[in-house]
Amino acid sequence: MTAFLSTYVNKVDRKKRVSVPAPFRAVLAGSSFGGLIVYPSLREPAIEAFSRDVLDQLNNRRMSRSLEGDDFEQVLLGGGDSLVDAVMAMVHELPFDREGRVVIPPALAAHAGISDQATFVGRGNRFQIWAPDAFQAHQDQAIDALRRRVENGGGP
Amino acid sequence: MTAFLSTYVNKVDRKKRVSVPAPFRAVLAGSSFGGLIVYPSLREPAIEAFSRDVLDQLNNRRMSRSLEGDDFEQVLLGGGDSLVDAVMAMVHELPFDREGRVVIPPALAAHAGISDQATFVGRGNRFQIWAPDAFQAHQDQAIDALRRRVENGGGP
DNA sequence: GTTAATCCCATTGACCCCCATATAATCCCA
DNA sequence: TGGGATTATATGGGGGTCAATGGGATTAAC
Repeated sequence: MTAFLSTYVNKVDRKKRVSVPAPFRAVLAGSSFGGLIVYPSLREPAIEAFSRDVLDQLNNRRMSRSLEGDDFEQVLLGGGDSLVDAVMAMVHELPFDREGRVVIPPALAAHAGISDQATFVGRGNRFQIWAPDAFQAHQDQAIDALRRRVENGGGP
Repeated sequence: MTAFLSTYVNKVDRKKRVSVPAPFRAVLAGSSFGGLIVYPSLREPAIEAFSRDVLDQLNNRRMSRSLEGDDFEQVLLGGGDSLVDAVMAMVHELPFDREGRVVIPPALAAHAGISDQATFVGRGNRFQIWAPDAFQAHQDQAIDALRRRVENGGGP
């Protein structure tokens, strides 16, 4: 099962383009849409990214859930699931150019504090895009927490 | 069967390549991915290594947990599983070349103090990669501790 | 007509395929 | 059992390929 792994730092050029790491592109390759889906993380100064297929699955899942409950009202009029609604509204579709680059929308770049470099962070089923220094600080903290957990518990 | 056993010292060549011991490669052979997954040990100056399958299991467990409950938040917001998230970000995928060698990323080589030689240490379900002198010191100390324990009557 | 987007091509450098050699382990057969 | 032949492993290095990046040219938007 292909997953987004590891972290990569790539350059944002004068035209605001940035290469999506080739291993990530390989994971996305199965998708119907040649690009990625992004939206601003709600809990961190970062951009969440995943394939178009994941978004479709979310939609289908909510749809079938509503239909199972005979909740036609929700399907037709919306309402109820404000989280999914909100996400659907704030996502962007970023198409690849021929070389596998995307342009990060200004609002998202600002949210993540990205200017001339971007860190691509694998999270398994999805990935994130950070400003390098912000990610470094965040990751250092996460590793500290892990280390404390390991030293109290056991395991590697 | 297939466990990582014994220790081997191999050379790191001018191109930073190092042969993974053939017995270790044999253990990894069943995996879908021709290579290994590594990350810096949190408690020692060493590199932890294991098969890609182990990582997939970790990922699948979180995936199924979040999809079983109709809980989109897991996928959309990032699951709140900081352990899995942190691991996915800090691992590296090291593919074998045709001769069964890998290239150790500079950051990991620095973490373990590896320059021109690497010691591969079997740990059963995983293995480690050390700088030879650092491992020697670590092992001497571990054996000393064991010996004291035995001599004090407790047994291992 | 001006601005912005993206297609296309060029360059660089890293990675990996492929071949070659040495040493060690195993096999084979008299 | 002994000794040569064969195979496997570890190591070295050349060169082709691909990824990341930069910039010009063409198209689209308003």
